[in-house]
Amino acid sequence: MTRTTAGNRERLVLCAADLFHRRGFEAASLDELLNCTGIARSNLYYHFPSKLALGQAVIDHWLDVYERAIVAPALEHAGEGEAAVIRALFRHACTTQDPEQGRVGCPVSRLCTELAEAAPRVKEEVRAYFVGLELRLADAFAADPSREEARDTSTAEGTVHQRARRRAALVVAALEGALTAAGLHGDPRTLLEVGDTLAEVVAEDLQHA
Amino acid sequence: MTRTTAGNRERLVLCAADLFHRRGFEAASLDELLNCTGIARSNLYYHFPSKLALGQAVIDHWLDVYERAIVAPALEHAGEGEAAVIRALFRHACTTQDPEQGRVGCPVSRLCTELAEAAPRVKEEVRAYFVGLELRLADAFAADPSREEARDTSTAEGTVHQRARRRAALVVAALEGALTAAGLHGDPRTLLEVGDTLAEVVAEDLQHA
DNA sequence: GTCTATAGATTGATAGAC
DNA sequence: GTCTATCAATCTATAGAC
Repeated sequence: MTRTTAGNRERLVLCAADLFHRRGFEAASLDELLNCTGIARSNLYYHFPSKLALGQAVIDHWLDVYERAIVAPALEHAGEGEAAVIRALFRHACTTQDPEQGRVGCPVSRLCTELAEAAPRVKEEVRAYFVGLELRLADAFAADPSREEARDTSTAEGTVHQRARRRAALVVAALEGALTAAGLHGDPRTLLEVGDTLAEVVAEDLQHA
Repeated sequence: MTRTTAGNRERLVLCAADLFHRRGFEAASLDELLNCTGIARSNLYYHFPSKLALGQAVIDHWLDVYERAIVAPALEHAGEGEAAVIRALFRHACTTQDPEQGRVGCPVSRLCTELAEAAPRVKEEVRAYFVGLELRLADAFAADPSREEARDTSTAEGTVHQRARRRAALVVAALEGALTAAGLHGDPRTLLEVGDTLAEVVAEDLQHA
């Protein structure tokens, strides 16, 4: 039956996700992965044609986690205004960090950087996700009811969205950078501080722009 | 004479800096480094006891570049206000990117992440630099003459600097994240866009806070 | 689908002459 | 300080039985 296979494949991806995130893709050896899971060497090569292919599956896993644990929950606050979305984004990102286990920083970003050269397709996939993320955030920001310019009929709709798009790019950059900083400091609270500061600054800007 | 030695050592560090930044520390082999420089294997081990030690020297090199090419030039605009410093920071960071050669993103951050596990000392050194950077930026921000709160005598000096420190952490996070994003998109202009947006948002905030 | 055993290539590091 | 030659370990990937 395929039951055990699916189990093994999933176990490999989950364990590799953790391993690649902590040690890095190149530094992590398949030996360690195999010892950790108790799965035989050739069984890995039954499920994945190469280590690189495993890395691609792990990237998909992390993108899925990123979406479900950070982005989707944050966008549920879209109705509460731009600052609320920003705060939720950083607050949920905080929950993905685990300094005690050595899992800090952004796993998507780190793994993508390491796989980019050998697998350009991975870089394109990640890039497409983040471009989409910026657009989704921009939509949410442009719909913020607390925005002054939204009530100003002299401001064209396109201009509003264009400015929202630029702020979305800023938010994504700050989020990625804060994840890096949290990893460097070994303290997830860095994310909360940066997120709150950004939310405050943007909120002030929106009220007076 | 030590002339040639110093030359070889420097050549090794410079070439390794480029190699480690593009390929990553683990993925880059000493063979490639040796072929690139034309230096013999054992000569490398005369100058550095291990690949890791070479990595540490490369980190110092990148920190030096970061300071001289990005931070120092930006802080020269301290007298022109917070927004000017922020814009200069991102503008100068832009010049460190070279998409054509595959040198994108923040070399300090990437290399530090890879070396962190094997060499905790490296992580501490990089962390200390960025903590210091945040303090220096906070000092510059707190001295911004265009700040409303600076003229408000009811606001304590400590509060002013504390808020400046939080914005400094935001700026550093945004800068690191923008470097990552620029690497992902293969376009240094991402840095300019994020930097300008941040400068605008902060400037608006300062005028009305 | 899963296993044991092994191939084949690469890598970081060392020995010793000059 | 620099070189050539080589070691020993590690790693990815494969072969073939069950």
